[in-house]
Amino acid sequence: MKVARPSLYQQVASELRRAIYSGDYGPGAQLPTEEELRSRHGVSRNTVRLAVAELVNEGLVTRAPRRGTIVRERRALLMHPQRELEPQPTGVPREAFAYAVSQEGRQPSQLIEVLTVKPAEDIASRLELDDGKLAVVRRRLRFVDGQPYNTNDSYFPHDLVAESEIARPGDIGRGANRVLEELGHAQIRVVDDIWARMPNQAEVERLQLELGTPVVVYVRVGYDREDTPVRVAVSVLPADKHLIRYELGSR
Amino acid sequence: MKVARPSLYQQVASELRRAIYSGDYGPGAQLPTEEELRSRHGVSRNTVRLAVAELVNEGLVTRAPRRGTIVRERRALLMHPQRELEPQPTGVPREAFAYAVSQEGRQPSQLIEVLTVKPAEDIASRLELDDGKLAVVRRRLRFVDGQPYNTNDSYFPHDLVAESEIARPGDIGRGANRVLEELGHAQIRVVDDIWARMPNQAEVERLQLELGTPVVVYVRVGYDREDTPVRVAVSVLPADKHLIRYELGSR
DNA sequence: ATCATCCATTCGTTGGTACAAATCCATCGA
DNA sequence: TCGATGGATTTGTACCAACGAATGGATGAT
Repeated sequence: MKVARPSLYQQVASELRRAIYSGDYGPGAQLPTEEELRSRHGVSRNTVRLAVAELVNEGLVTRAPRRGTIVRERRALLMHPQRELEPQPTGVPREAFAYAVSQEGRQPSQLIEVLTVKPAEDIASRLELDDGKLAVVRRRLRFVDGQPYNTNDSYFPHDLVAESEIARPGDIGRGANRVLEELGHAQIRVVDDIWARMPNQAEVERLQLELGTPVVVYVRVGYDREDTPVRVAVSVLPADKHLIRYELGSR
Repeated sequence: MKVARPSLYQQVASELRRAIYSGDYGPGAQLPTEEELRSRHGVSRNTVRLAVAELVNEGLVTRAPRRGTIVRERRALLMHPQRELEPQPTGVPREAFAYAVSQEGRQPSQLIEVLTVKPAEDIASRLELDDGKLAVVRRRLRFVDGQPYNTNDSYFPHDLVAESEIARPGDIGRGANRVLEELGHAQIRVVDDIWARMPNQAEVERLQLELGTPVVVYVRVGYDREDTPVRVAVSVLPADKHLIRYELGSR
């Protein structure tokens, strides 16, 4: 059996990884500078940078000029997707995201953009829209304590919501689901699809993602009593900030 | 407002990204060689490699000597976590993963390792194990059509399963959940936690992951009628091969 | 005391070179 | 016909050099 000699940069990367996982460098700690690592391992600066690039891609560290290479820390916000189907707590009815965030003592806010569009193929098919039919989309960029947190684009059949509050710009304090109810199309069943991938350029900018942060894509299709899709919500969740929880079965 | 000039390698990366997304290079297609890109954009090979490295980290392409840079294709296998709680289809009772895979006309297989261990802190706390209590873990590496597909490590309280089939090596054709039932500790409620991150080195090797592939971590804690945790299952799912689906609400 | 400025440090980008490793494919030999 | 061999191509690793950009912290001015 041939044992491949790991390349130099792999060796350096392994050593750094070990040091981080073993706690030699805790969250917030600065790794040795590139120059330091270069002389310590007796390799070129390029090789050091290759090694550190690995850790960046793994989401372990961040780099910035003069600040150095810093070990990241992460803390996730819990999401309970199924609670949106349950009756809201008594008192002020509240949109689900805002409610969850304020529960944790943090400050939610959002930017909303409302458009009428010809939806992309996958959205149209999930909404079961015929050929050229339009959809109203509420594109939201949500913030927690002023930092971009996630995006949520909700698509509704244009025919259904054109005359409602949903098609008009601005916040809907009580949540779009409440409006759907009032229109006689309450969601009584949902299908959630969850997967993950690396973000594209636009997402990196919009969500101010650091390198090495995957995103979880979370698509919820809501159906009314006639089993007609009335809402397709596409959320893009930076993986280091979100934990999705489902509770199934009887209590 | 200052408009930062994107660096050269960013420009090259953007151009390649655009070409891929627009379909100029479909899945399986080979991008121009580094030499070709170098002369076409009038930059150094270093710069070209930096650009392509971005696409690799985004999971868009793979590289190999002589094969070139190839556009990846992905096709996900659908998972229905909640089906494990429903009564199995009539006929041969079957472990959930094997059943789902064979349903798609593909060939499941797995390697199982059964150990009695002192579980890590997070597992112990989910299992609500006191201090030094042990757990039995069934570590599985699962394959589809001979390719590594995902891992599933299931932890059980040692006191509960020590005398059962679960603590013995080898396959349990009917699934561990069935054995728990027979022990009088059927799971009647589960809590699923889902998040994503970049894989660590061990996972890259074990699952033969390509660069730029995040993993979805999927943790299910199962409780019996007394609301005692009886099973903690930790699955690591390569993101490009898995789609998780939940269906909630009334039909 | 407070604020603006400057400098040194550290990572970021880009150029270059050389050789190694992997593998496709054509060619040759049995 | 089929398998072994070897050459050419393409990416992988490693080194060096130079300058750009960002910023923490010291210094100096008000």
